[in-house]
Amino acid sequence: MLDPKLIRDTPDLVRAAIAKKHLDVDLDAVLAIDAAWRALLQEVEGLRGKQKAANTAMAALPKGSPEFVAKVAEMKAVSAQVKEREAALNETEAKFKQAMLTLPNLPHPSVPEGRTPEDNVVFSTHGDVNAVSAAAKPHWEIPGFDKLFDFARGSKVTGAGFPFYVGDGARIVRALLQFFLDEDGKAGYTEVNPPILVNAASATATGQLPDKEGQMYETTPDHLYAVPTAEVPLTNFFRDEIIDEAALPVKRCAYTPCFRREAGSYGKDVRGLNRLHQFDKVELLKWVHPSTSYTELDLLRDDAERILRKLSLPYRVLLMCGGDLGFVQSKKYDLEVWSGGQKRWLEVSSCSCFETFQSRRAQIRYRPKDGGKPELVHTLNGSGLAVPRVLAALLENNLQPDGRVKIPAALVPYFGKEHLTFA
RNA sequence: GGAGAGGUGGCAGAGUGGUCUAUCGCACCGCACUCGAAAUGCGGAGUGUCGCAAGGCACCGUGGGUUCGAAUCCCACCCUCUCCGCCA
Repeated sequence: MLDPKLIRDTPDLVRAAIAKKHLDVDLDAVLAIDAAWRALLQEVEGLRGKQKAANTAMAALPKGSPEFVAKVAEMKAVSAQVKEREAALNETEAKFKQAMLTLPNLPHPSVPEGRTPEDNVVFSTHGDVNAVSAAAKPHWEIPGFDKLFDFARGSKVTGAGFPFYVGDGARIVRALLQFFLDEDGKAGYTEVNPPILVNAASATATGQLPDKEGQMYETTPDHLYAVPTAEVPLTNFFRDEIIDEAALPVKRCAYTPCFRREAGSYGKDVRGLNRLHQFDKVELLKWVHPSTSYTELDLLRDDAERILRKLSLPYRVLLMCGGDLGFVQSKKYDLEVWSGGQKRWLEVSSCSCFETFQSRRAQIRYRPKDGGKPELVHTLNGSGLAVPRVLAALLENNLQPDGRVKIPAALVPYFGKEHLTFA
């Protein structure tokens, strides 16, 4: 959610910023509701002031006195008026809040112009793409793949996009997760094991609701949502709380399975491990002082990159353009790993700054050192990292002529042996 | 799931229809005393929102209701604790 003062005071700046995201938003309609709300507020407050004054006067009068009775009659009319005007106020306020939720976060000035994914800027490239054998094949074509990553049985038991991981398949997932968590711990992130079902208030605070309602699995009869990312429970940890400025930045990481319905993306990049309804991911999260957020974003991105470097996987970093930025982000980098078998880049991490967009919805603030009024923190997050696509690249890039997959040195202590075998 | 108790400011804890503008205490900040500190004394201090400002209004778990007037009475829901049941 944006600062209401910002849209009131500088509507043209807000309009221009939204235009950079290429979203169609009727800001004037929002401003009109805001004006109506403020007019009603003044009216109701005046009436309530009258009531309070009468209340004080009546407290000093004898209960049955003629003056008292006359006051009661007089205030009955005011009371009815308050009820009527208050109902209008509440209705307008609800409309205003609803309208505010439809406004996207504003992009940072450093975000490049652009409309589509093709307009994203390649920020940096690491490792040698050509070092991967030209004969590499897509991971789903590797002999024995179906034994370790059993999609057929997953479909039978649950549905498409819910594979079983078996033997070395299960083991490599566990090794990657533990490696990720250990690396994130070394980088100063405190490990958290959060709930993976969240309520509607939490999903609203991080921006999944109401914008992406259909993308989450919802449970009945309790109406809880299966988390699409650990970002949701992690960010909400501090919902409605005030943090000491001295504690900033707060850095946390969490592993959770992630559940995504991926409605509308059927048939697109869905082969093998590329896009699943359930997958494993470690998420990095920071709550920071507003003056440091973009420095912290660079550091967070580097924390995610370091893991890819340790796994010796070629990757590149994209700086997302305005049109591909997303609703809630003010700036975003995507990390893409080179998939030597598919001959394409796979997104394995998305590192974003939200400024106060989430913290305003979630009411997460810090108490300034000088004892002043609480201020909203900035929130940042990024994957560190998502397992299936890292795994896809690993399988493809490291497949040897003998049919085994060479495990990167950094991962060997976790995996327990130097090769993964499909036999 | 059943029965009972309870949710009030950072913490603790009064308040059962009208100066509640929410008592007292602890912790906190400032000042005084002190070489400095402790102790003591005096003063300050919640959150949100509207307003250029003066100031106003709201907030006692959440949402409704009764009333001229609700922290207080009524209804529903949420959460916490105790006991019972079930259970990894």
